[in-house]
Amino acid sequence: MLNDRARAILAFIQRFTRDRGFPPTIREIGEAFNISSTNGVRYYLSLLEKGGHLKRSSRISRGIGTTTAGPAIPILGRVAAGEPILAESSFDGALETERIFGDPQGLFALRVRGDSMVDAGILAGDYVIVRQQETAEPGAIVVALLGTEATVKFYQRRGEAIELVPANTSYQPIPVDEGTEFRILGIVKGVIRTVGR
Amino acid sequence: MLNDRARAILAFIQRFTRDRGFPPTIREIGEAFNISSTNGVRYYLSLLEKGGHLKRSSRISRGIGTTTAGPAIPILGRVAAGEPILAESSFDGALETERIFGDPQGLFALRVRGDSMVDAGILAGDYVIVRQQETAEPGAIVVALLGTEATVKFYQRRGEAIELVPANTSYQPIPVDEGTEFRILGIVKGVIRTVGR
DNA sequence: TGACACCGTGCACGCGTGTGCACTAGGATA
DNA sequence: TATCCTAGTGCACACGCGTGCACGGTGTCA
Repeated sequence: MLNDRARAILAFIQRFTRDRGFPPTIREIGEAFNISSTNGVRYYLSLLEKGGHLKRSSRISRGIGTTTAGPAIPILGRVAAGEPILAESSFDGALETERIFGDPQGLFALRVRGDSMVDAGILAGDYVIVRQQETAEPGAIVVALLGTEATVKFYQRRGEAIELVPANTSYQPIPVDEGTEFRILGIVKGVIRTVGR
Repeated sequence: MLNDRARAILAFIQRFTRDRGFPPTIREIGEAFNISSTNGVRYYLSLLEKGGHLKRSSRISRGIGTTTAGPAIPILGRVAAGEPILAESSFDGALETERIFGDPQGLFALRVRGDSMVDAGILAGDYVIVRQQETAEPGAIVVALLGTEATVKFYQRRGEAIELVPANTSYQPIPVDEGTEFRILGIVKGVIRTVGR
């Protein structure tokens, strides 16, 4: 449906918009693709617009809205039998990391190594979304620095003592005593995993 | 450092940019806030720019780059002992749903009910990210419609017969025989979970 | 070989928009 | 009382940038 050059131009617009914060002008696109005439570019823009990849606002400078910019993943509420699956009626919102995990300020992600948290549904290779903070409530899943190693564990108190408890019966809780170099890096707010290849 | 009105204007610019795909002009901002003079707006813009909330490109239409637009979640590679945790050096990319799960076209998310997949690290309340398709390889985790109910299970073949296998020893595999109304909605490509409140 | 899409070039026109300069009016400060 | 800072108003200017119109090479398909 779209040829390579149209696709490249779409990608250019998206990258430009992400990098600079505003869309390019027709002439800027032309410059990037060695199209000296504005109408050469307009040809592609109208193509892309017909294909639904862009939404242009006429007579407006840089009025190229990239619809594909944040094409969020729809969350389906009910899935009824006969209904076409991506029907409007079953939408339940959109999945945007920002909306789920809140303000990304102070958040970071970490790839999990090892299987010490499998019983909490955190597998090796998963990304944990972590809110950076130095303290934690008992029972929270924390990312902690033990010596030089970052580890993901339940944070527990046993009287005065702190314990890092794995969620895997074949591992032992790790007591944190005076001598240990220990620091909470943050608490786990979410998990993201890709499955299959 | 910033007063309420400046903050509101920043929020307006961000919302406008997200909704329309391009930033507002000075005059559009003025209209929204009943500031009839362009210089009234410019006063705030220069404030915001000094505060590092905006990056303006002079002499460019709609040249208001919202730096806070896509503050993606950084993925940390190594976490060393002494190092400040959000240091540039430990960055390993950014977490964008698009980059992780690929083209959102044909993707949807579904909230998981029940604990039939806990041993695969899929808990009740998790969102599964599903690529819409009608077929699946044996061994894949699929979302299938059984009668009127959508369910998440392993897809298996036993000879000619199809089986939907849960990942929880206290559940039995569900045989899919001729009579059953059965349809694959898609295959699970990922899992997203929020933990703690 | 004529017609018609595809992919451009070139240019003038004119609204869209950022910028500079001059002024104002209330409140805080000294 | 004089002097700033804050938060605007108003206007003219000039470049930024989309649009319309006309025209020109390539295919390719009947």
